[in-house]
Amino acid sequence: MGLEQAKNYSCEDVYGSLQLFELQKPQLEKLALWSLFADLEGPLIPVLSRMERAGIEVDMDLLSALSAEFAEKLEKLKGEIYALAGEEFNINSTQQLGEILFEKLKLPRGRKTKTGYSTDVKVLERLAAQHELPGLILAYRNLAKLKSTYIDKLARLRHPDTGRIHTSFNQCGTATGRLSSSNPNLQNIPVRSEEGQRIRSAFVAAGGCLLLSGDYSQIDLRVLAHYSRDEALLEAFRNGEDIHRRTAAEIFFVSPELITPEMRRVAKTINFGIVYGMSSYGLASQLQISRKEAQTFIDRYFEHYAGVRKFMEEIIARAHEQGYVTTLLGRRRQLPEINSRNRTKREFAERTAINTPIQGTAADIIKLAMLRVDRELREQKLAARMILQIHDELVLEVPKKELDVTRDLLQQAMETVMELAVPLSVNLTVSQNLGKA
DNA sequence: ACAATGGTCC
DNA sequence: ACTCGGACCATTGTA
Repeated sequence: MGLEQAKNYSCEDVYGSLQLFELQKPQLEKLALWSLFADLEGPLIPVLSRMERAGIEVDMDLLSALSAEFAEKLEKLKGEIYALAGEEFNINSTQQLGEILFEKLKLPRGRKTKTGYSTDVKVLERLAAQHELPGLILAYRNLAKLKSTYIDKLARLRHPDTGRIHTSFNQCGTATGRLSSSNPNLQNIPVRSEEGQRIRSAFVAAGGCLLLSGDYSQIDLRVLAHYSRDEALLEAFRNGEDIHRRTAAEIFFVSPELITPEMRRVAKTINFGIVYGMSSYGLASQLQISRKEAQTFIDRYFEHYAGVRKFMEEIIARAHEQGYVTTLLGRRRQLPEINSRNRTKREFAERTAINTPIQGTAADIIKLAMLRVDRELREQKLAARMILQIHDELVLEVPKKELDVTRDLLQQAMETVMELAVPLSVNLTVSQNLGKA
């Protein structure tokens, strides 16, 4: 492209942006959204831009080795699957898989989908007790997913000049105010499985640097405590308690020391479910218990955290009146179906009315923290730089010499950026790579 | 090109 | 019949 063309093109972009600005400023002011833009979202733009351009280093040798290893294991699994099925078929096709499992092998069919048999992980796990094949399918899917979505995709997106991976952070794509990440999505890099951890290990710090990450502890539930001013929730966080353990103690009527891992797991599911506006039905299917048992847990939860119930009722009532909900910084989400006569639609909107102020406020908080971290890093002339945001977590690439000062800076910035009715708590991790070990 | 299904993260 | 909030992406199979 010639200079003349480049000039016209870029000036048109600038002019168009200015016109949009002048059009939208009064609209934002009318909705009391101007300061959200002027003080948060606007200033965040250059921060995100710097993060995108910084990118993150990936150990391509490790990634290639993983790719080869996974390919080999997949070939082997494929052979075993064909042998067990008695024929070759496309394992990736849910349709063909369903025919093998439920027609040829006559395994008991579970749920069905719009188009046929469901073959999702829940169904296959149940079937695994009766036949060898479903377990192999699960193993195959696990590896195939990691290989295609993460390993091979990352290799293709490595920038030829920087040798690093440069995601795109979308600032205005979500309904709640969260960021999203694409090409590649670096906000859903595997973390739970062991193979996932090996992929994470390929995300490494640059030479002479370490990765420093700070993640908010239970930010959603702390925001809920702030909104609801529920006494028990406030007390738990002010005392630095393990909130899932505390919830377990309350719903099982057992003292906290006697909580088993299983009881804690149930309580954790409930705590998450609460934030999502979960029903007894949802909890039952999640925990594989009866609806009645689920309802008992929920009843006990609200008995203990009575302020939470009140908050939920009030936020739903307000959503019905106003037709929208807002976050602590005034971010706003319209809920056009909140007064729908269709029960399913209306109830969905009601769950959204509960979840959005919580998730959205958490997003407000970490965005504010990003502004502060970026500003302080530059003010203090540090070479450390923010490279990732994963909803409740910030990842920095830090020269080893700057580690001590940056550690304090990050924790301080994240914990004090907003004052809630409960303290914000941040856990720091320093590592050579994003993996666990 | 698009819907359906399935799966990864917070 | 309902199935818990917010995202992105791969693959199959049909259009």
